[in-house]
Amino acid sequence: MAGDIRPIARESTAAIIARQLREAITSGVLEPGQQLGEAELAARFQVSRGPLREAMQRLVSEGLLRSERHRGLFVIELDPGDVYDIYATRAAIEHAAAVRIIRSHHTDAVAALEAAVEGIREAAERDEPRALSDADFRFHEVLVHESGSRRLSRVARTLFIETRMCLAALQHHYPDPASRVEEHAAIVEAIRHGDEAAAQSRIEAHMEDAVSRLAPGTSLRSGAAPTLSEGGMDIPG
Amino acid sequence: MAGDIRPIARESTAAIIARQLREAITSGVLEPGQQLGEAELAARFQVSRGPLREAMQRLVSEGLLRSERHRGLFVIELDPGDVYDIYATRAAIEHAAAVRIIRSHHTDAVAALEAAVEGIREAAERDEPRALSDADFRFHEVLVHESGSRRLSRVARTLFIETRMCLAALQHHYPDPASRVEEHAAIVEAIRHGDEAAAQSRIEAHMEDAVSRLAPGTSLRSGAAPTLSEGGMDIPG
DNA sequence: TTGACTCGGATTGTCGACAATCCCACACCC
DNA sequence: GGGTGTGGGATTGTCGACAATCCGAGTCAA
Repeated sequence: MAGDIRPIARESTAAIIARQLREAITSGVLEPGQQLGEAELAARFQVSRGPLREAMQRLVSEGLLRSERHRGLFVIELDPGDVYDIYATRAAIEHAAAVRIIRSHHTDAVAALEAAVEGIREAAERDEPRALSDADFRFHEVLVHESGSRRLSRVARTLFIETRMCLAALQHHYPDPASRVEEHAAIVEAIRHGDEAAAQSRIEAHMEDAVSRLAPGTSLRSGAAPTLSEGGMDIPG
Repeated sequence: MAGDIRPIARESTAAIIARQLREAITSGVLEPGQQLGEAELAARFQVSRGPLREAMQRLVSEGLLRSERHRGLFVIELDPGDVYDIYATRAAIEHAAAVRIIRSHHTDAVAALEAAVEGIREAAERDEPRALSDADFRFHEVLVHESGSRRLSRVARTLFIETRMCLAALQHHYPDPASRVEEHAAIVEAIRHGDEAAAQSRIEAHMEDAVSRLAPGTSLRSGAAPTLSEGGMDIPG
């Protein structure tokens, strides 16, 4: 597996830029609401505006950037309603991933998840907040990835980025490391036992936890988000 | 509500092209696997390659187009595994939408859903397959839309397009109109009664039905899709 | 006949420049 | 003083052309 050969022609320029931009947005270098000037960015990446615009378009369609015609591109701003929406949608996606793993009887997936939990445990013991956060994210990535669903993975990618934005932008209390390990382990436990209902409730509880820290006062179980999201799907007719 | 004023500056050119392209893909004008030449399309749309490429990028990130570097852009091809994946993901999304409607106690949403079911019933009685299909889609659009979730809507949009691709590309037996009305009505019924479990199982059964018609031999409950999807999320580290 | 090599055509990737549009500030009139 | 109209400046939207890359046909030698 070492020195694995990969296609020589790697990513397209637009893809590279898009990735770096995503990184910048999640890390908080690009603040929510900030305008992104094409000329400035093009100069910084040392490319023309063409590839850069393509990367932008991609991020816009992913929902990370907001485009105002003849005005410019802006990093999206997340209100409490968005935080709720992100975590509620994540709960749905990750629940679906868990169900698929359960129904496919993939022991490999369970093993991978247990390894991910172990990673969280180690990071918790080392008491490194950054490593702990990374391990946490990695668990959820593994969960979705092991579902084997291309579309769940595709959806989750954007949601994870948005989650990182939440963490970077909002003040929040870090959860107790021990309970963090516990919650994830409980999810894996439910999956291993093939208990779909338990998996659902534990994933929802896990997300509920996060929302309560990030946006106190809103709850996944309470129903509608405080701010009704506009700009939803247009329904013709 | 009549003569509603809308922003004069409408969609961007790239958005218009993207929409038309989506339409062409779903209607089967652009066949799966077909290569899309930039120059040719640009000439057809009477625009430069710039805006056209932006539209393409958008469709690529939505997963409708597949980009091969220095080769070109191709309409994605759907194998039975994809059909399974699409409907399983839809089940997850629409289940989540139903749950949100239930927990928010939105009577408006239930009313909208009942209207949508009525639309299906009318189309079924008029015995117009096209109208029936449209009404069917509209029901699911309403379901997701009424959840009030921007992200569920965003995800569902692509999934609905992919569903249309399935219907256009694959041979399939049309369902009995009566049972079609029945299945949708049952879902609404579960939502009105606030029965999350019933909503879930009925939505899953509904999708199961569709999959069994489109890709016989694969089942939502059987676990893994016949062909494991490649190109899932890359997990770093 | 098979294999490798080369050349040509076609397509995509990238760039710089021009045109259209918008926002803001300032002067102007009622 | 409040509202209106008009300029400047800056940004985005669009275009055509050039460069890089790839695929396939054709050629030649073993």
